[in-house]
Amino acid sequence: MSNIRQVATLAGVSVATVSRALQQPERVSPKTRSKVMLAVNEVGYKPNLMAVKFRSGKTHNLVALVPTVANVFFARVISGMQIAAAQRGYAILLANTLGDEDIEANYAKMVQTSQADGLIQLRAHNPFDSSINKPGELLPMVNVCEVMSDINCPVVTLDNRSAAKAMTLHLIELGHSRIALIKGPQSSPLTCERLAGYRDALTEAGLTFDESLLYPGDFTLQSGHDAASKILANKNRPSAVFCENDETAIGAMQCFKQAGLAIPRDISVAGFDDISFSAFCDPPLTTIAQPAEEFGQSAVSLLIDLLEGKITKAPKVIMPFELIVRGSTGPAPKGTLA
Amino acid sequence: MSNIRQVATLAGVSVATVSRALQQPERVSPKTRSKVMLAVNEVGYKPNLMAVKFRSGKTHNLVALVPTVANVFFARVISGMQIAAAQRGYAILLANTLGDEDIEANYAKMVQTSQADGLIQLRAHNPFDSSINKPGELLPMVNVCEVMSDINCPVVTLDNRSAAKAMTLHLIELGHSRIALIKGPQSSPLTCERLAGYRDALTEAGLTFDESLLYPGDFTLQSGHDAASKILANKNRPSAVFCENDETAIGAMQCFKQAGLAIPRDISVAGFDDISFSAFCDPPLTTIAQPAEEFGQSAVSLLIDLLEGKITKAPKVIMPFELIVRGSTGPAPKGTLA
DNA sequence: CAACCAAATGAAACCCGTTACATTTTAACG
DNA sequence: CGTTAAAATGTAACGGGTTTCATTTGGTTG
Repeated sequence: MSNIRQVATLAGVSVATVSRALQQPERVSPKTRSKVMLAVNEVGYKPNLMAVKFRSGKTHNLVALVPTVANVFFARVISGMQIAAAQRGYAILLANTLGDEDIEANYAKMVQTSQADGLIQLRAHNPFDSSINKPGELLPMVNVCEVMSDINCPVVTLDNRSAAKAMTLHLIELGHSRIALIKGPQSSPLTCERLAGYRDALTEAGLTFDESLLYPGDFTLQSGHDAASKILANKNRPSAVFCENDETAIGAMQCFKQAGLAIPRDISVAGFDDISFSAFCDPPLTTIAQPAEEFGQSAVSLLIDLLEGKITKAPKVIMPFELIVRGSTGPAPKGTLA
Repeated sequence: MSNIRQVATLAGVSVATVSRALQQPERVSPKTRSKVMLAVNEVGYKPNLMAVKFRSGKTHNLVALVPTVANVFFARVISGMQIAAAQRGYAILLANTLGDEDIEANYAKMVQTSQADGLIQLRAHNPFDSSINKPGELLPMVNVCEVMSDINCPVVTLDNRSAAKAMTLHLIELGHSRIALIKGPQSSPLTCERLAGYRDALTEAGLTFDESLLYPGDFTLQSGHDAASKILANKNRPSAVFCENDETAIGAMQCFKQAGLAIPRDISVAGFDDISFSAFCDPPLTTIAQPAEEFGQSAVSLLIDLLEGKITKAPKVIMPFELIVRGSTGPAPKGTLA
């Protein structure tokens, strides 16, 4: 690999001049500039940006901590992060953590060892070890989707509670009074928020909250299927199921259909996220649309602002949601209540 | 940020000793080691790995050029890359190129400017500019899925032609003689390989190849839906549709069902990839399973071997495929042939 | 106790850009 | 033509590790 000194020698100038010719062409005379350019092309010089980054102390790398890229919604968020990062001259180091805290910590360490400037995560968990603590200063981190209660950290999210409430009210307005909820991973505050919204709606409508209508899930297709089969086994079967994400809903729908139920005639199913597949299910899924790509973009933008000292407070950006009513929800069946 | 000199001063030793105490503890006396460790903890020293990488000339970063992370199959491949990279101490710089050659070139430049050691791509296209050409030497690149004809480059793929042939034969065995093919992006050699396999099967079975049964697609749900509506408009409608990926198949199935057709009674649909959603469609999709995660792992492993000089030839790794027969394909309807 | 070898440690070069500061060249004007 | 300011260019330090080579320390042996 050629370096700047070879170029300087070949062009018969100093390294400083070469550097200037490349960085601030107006600072060198046209004659010198062309001499330098000639030499650059001759040896095929490409500056070693590792040296630049090392020197400047800025890597222009951002770590993205994602539980699993296989999740379609997360993939959309990542896509948004990518685009915003590229626009501002940053690269995304993707960390597929699979929920493993060791892996998380390993990637977080990249920030502490100057391999990355900051970190974006889709989980509510502080991945840094204590050594990074600077009281009063914000961590070089932004949260997406999940809000952390214990740490003051910029966050881009949506009002999950209101969204879940809106969806539940939609089901109630259709006449459903026994509405099951298939939850997300226990560790996720999101799950609680959506549960809270679900309860809000029940309360507002004067319906009783029945703990036995809550089913565990983990945002996968399979977990939706499993929960659905438990729902089918419920003696006093609910007439509607609200799933905390679309994958779960799609998994649940399959189970119901296999059991011979018609959706939404026999049972209504609703999801959350509006992933691309939701519009292409049978029936198409009623869901809450989130601006996933914008989540990613906004988070990156916020993080870079933070890193570049443009913000010192931790903002909380709330993105809008939209209730998308499709064919998977319909009026409650008459007289099916036990 | 503390540096190694501060630690050395505090511990009362030289920087070389600190370095050794951390890298090769057995090379320093126990007494010194503990002095150093004490100092390290005292100032919270974390080595600047950017400096190390700069010095060593190895970044231990790999660029992954992906047309779109939103594609579920690609997401699985990325996941595999991640895992293998982490195991060998490398990080993945994710490049969501959206098919844009400028973006591609930009990320490829990271290799040429020493920001990454190598590159993995899911496309058949040389992203490097000419300046990297070293005749006789392999480029620091590995291809996944797509094979490049013009460049000698290690590749991890599967026998797409045989797989497409196997699927087409499956449909033929079910009695289908008019089988439509919804293709992938034109730019992708994959598309041609699968088309070739499809033709192979027709030829072998003595069926005529009908150009009017080929429909364009781009691997998205929507393109499958669009192609399906064109198929419905075909006066001499085929009784089976082979889609070059699962998204396309799922999109097509929805269109057929909306038009009142029953799958597979009225029309059979087959896909390719076996993404998670395929097992949860209605009906579950017959498809070709590819070991996506292994693709990613194998590619990373190959690239690292290449970078570390462990291989000098460009191997071609062919992964196995499996025909997964589910409910979306069935016997051809009797007497529907015009 | 001298001699010698191994182990431990230190000094300084090195990687490759950027940039502050110093110096030289050029241009302008009296 | 001399003076002066501005423009152009050069010199060298710097960033933070690793590593080579030299030196010191320690222990062993005759």
